Amino acid sequence: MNSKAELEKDLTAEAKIKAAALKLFTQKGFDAVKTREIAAEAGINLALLNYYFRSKENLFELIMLENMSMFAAGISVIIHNSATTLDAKISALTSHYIDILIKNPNVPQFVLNEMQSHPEKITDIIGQKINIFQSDLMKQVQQEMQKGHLVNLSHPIQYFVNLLALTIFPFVSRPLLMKLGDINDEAFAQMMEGRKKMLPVWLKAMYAPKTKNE
Amino acid sequence: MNSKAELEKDLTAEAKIKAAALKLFTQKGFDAVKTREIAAEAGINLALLNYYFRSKENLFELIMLENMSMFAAGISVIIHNSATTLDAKISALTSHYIDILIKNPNVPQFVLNEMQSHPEKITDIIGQKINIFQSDLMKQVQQEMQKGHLVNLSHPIQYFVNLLALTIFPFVSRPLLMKLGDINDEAFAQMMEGRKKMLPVWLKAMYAPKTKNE
DNA sequence: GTCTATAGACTGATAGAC
DNA sequence: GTCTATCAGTCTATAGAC
Repeated sequence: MNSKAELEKDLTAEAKIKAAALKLFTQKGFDAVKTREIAAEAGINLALLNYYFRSKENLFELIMLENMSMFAAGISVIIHNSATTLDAKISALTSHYIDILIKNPNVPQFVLNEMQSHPEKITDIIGQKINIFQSDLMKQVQQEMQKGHLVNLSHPIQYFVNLLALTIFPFVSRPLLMKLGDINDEAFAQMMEGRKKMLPVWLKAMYAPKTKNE
Repeated sequence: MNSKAELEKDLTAEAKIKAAALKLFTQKGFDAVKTREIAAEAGINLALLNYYFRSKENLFELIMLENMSMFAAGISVIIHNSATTLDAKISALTSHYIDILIKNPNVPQFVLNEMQSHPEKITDIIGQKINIFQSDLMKQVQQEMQKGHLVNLSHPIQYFVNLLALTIFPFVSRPLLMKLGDINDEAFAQMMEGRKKMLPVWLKAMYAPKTKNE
């Protein structure tokens, strides 16, 4: 029954709209995307969008929530786990994060941008879903700090900031890096793949006590 | 002649519009800001905006260019200087960058966002103004790499990425950090001030060869 | 469920008075 | 230079046919 043209498009209208909205919202942000554009991208009519989702804002919030959940799900499992070492958590976290980001390179910029325009909304969701301050990850960082195994660190939040910065920032500055380094999407993904190995090494070295006298 | 109400507002209409546009564009991005909103913020009429700047897009590009020039000016001087050491450049660069960013915390997110929607436009400007690859900074990084003084570094661009990430990312994730850490603008600025001292230390430690056998 | 047609509000820009 | 009033186009959302 499926024509060749529909081979890849065997989705309900609702799913097609969500896929189109996800793509466009993450690319351009809420205000830059018009409902007509989403409808066209989904290959359906404008009226159908409102039939399924009542309003543009409603559709947006749904997309945003699903997006954040996808990111939060894997991370939460890793950081709330008392059975793994700090080093193991960092390796798992950076590796997992980069894998998702390579597949969704526009999402970080999208989330950060929404965070700027509607801070309460987004930070609430992240705070609930991740709950970093009550995680085993944070506990272990504090323990290591007390033991003196992590130097040059005034507050555990700095550890967290630097981890996120080194992991996420290359993706939000992707257009610049691709231009300056004169590389394409594939080469960029490869470069990020290479960072997977390096991130735990760098993060450990940043706070490593000097070992001159050993 | 100036009334009390105008005490702080002794600016030409043109300057008031530019100030309002800068504030709103950096806060919300091009599409989210309406011309009527800029006019209201500037305390002038909508028609006057078009009288001075012909169009919204024109006004935007002007603001963007001035913004980028402000950032690029100081940086260019630092990285194109064969008389200073690599360490001195890093200290000057991070310190100078953070000072500007504390005063303009919304600008990085604004620039990154525009970079996403109009990559060619922004990356061209940055590439021209900064020209990182032909800088003395890059030459010195490559020299140090060849001498084996920088380990764990596959390509000099990674050095550059990590430098930018650790410097800029806290500002683009500012709303999240303020929420999670439960801090206000002043405390955030103080936290960034504290990072000024740490950034050169961290960046040096990341690539420092082990010194066990000394 | 899916479409066409259109209502109703908003947007960027301009004409023209002062 | 600065304003009021308004045009022409676009936007989201809905009414109503099938």
